Amino acid sequence: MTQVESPKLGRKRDHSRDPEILDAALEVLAECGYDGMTVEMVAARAKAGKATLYRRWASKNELVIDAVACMKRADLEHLPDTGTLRGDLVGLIKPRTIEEAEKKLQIMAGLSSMLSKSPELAQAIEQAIIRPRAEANKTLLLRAIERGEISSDCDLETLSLITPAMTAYRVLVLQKPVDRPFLLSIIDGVLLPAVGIRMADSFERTPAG
Amino acid sequence: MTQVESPKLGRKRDHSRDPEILDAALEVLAECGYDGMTVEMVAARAKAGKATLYRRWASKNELVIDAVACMKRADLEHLPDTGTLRGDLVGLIKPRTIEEAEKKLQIMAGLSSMLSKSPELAQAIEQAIIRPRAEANKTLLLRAIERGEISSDCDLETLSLITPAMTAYRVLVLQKPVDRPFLLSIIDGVLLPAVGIRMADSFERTPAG
DNA sequence: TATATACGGAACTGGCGAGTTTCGGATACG
DNA sequence: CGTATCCGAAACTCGCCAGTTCCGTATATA
Repeated sequence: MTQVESPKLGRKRDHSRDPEILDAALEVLAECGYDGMTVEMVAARAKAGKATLYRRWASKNELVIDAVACMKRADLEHLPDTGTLRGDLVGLIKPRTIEEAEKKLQIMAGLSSMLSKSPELAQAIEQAIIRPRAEANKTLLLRAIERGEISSDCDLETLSLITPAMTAYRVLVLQKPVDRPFLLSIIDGVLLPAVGIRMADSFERTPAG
Repeated sequence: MTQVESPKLGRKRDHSRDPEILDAALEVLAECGYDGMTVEMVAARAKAGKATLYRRWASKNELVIDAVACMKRADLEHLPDTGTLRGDLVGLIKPRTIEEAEKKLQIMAGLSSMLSKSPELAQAIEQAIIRPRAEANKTLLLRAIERGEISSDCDLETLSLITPAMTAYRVLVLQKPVDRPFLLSIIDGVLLPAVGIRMADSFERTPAG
């Protein structure tokens, strides 16, 4: 009916700035949480005007959803392949990966109050943060089964969630850092024993307490 | 110097209402989270006036801290003692316990945005929600070691956090219910295998996927 | 019975933040 | 070159909520 306006005249929107704004949103989100974040903070950090943000996203909620959805998948693209399950799992422990995971979890924490209120946001989080992590672990476990290193009876679904769950718990609940000793204690104290791999003796010992 | 007023005249404060108000606060907290909760909601649910609440607690923050700190410890007081680790762990799976744990986790989720802002609140949460759970598991594992059922080399600290961590992850992140099959998959698919207990065959099978 | 305080309820204050508008200036199109 | 739209910046509206105050009533002390 009413002609849909197709803006062809005038200055064009500079979409090259979108990523900077979304990154700024992610930073503020990680530091302040959803409720603590204000659109003005995001605009200030991106050196943009509030109006510029509202010209591109209809609301704070849509801005946040887009920011989460556009989050870099980063690492986890090409998984290590060392020939042993332990080698692969330990190979995942890299400063880059840890740092990335910790920031994602901070964002998760700040968003948790919104999970039940905004299903779209919950879905964006699921796809950007949660799924990739579990999939990576499941892939490594599947390889180990194919190699005959571990039994195919293993509960892959549950096992692949151990590291994400315990990492999230440590960051969000216990408020402790995710460091190498912690990750090794999961691998050597839980994951490998659970799939029936007993270490004769590891050169890299896990601290007892 | 200035005489500390000791109110002896007039109507006395009815402290028998404190628990109702704190319970109301916990309910609203579980439903709305810290930022979503208003003092007026709490007052309304407790059928009290806002002024009554502010006469007893100096601020919203102190009200919430007190509510969390006074949370019923419930269950977990007397742990099951069946003679086997699996029996003890499965014995912890009771509708009451599950329901209680799920509500506590909802409250945790709503409070997560405050963890970094209010250390006192963080401490109250730690003592009321987190510690009891891990302690219960550790006790059961220690008993199993004393019985000689499992090795004393086990990483008790890490093992006792598996169930709390995976339960929290399931509720807060995956938004799935904590039911009996899920808890059994942790016990039989992770915990028992990790401590070296292989089930010959269980009458109560854990679903594969 | 008089007084001081608690009660539930409701009105009020003050600050903060989402979203809108306005401004002077920049930029793409015709 | 004129115009429509963009830009960053800042002022503005509007609603919400923490916290306060006031009201009429209830209750404990003296």
